[in-house]
Amino acid sequence: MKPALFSVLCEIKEKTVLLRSFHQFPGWKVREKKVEEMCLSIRGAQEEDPPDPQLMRLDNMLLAEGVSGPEKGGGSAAAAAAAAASGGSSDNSIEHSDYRAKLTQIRQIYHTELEKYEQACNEFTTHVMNLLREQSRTRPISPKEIERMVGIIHRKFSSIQMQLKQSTCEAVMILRSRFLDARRKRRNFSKQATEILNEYFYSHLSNPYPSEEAKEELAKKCSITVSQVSNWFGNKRIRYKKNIGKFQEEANLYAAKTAVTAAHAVAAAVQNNQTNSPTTPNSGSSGSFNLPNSGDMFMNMQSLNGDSYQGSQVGANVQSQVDTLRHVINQTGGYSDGLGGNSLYSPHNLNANGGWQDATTPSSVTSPTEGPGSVHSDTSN
DNA sequence: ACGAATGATTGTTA
DNA sequence: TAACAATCATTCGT
Repeated sequence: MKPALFSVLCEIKEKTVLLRSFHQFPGWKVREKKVEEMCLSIRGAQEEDPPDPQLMRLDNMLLAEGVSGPEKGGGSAAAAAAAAASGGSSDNSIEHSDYRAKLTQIRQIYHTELEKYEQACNEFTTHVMNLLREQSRTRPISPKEIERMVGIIHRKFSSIQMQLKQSTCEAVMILRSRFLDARRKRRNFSKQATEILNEYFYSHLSNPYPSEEAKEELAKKCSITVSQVSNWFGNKRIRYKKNIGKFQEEANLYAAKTAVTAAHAVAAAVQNNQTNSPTTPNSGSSGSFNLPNSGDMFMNMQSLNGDSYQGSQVGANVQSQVDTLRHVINQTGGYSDGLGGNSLYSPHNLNANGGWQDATTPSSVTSPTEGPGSVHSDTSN
């Protein structure tokens, strides 16, 4: 009936068909399902009379997708419109052009098929009319009968058209889900980007919730989008929490990595603090962290972090490095507790429910200030 | 080829 | 509304 369209459909649908065979699996509830639902609902209420909401829906959709656009027979205007409607920005233009190409293909097939049907309809009508005229010589034929025949023919053909529209809609939906789904063209982040993100994560292990500003900065550093940063942290938090043991090594790695800078920062901060309040006794042995003193250092940090930092940069650094040092110290030798209310062991600040204790909840010890990331900017929140 | 890792999406929840 | 949890689809290491 419409072999060309079907070949396109088959090409696009290969995977969908596969997916459909997984119908019985409980996890199967993907976008494909939406496609299917839509198609089913379309099929469900098919042959109706003039107004037919389903037909209108189909027409609207085809129009919206630029398939049954203003002009017949190809044309790039509709494609451009479709692209503009769906994408907007012209980044991954390769994928987009591919998408557009397919859409154009579908549209062309749709129009040629539609035209063919119309033509066939007309031909068939005239043919029947001729037959009737011939018959009218042998028997009386009322105009009513002619009208009825024509009506039947038109209904038949319009139902065929309906099917064509359904198939086209289906093809477009599948095309969309195939090309516009970012999961299908996922790329891993660069090594450096992952490095940066991991560094932030493990040095903020007690509260790995970067503020909006911090996210922006990370995004800039990693050349990814803010939402990608959000995704990354969302995934990281959940996966870390789910299997802390698995991430232990990684945590150690990054903790050690930033330990030196942390120590430096802490030392600097302590020095800073000393200048402000000379009561603090020992300078924190710059370079490496000797455990006996570090406890005091943390105390200092905590109090310092609580209020007095003006040099925002330093304050932020200190807070962020505290976690790192904690981790390192924890790894090196126990140092069981006494400085945080919360256990120092790997599930750092994971509470009983398995969540990171919220910065908003007034916890026993950790400074009730907002997340570390937001320190370095004025922000009202 | 296979399983683990990983980025993205979706639905739910507080 | 952001975070979580589950899941998908791709990539990567073997």
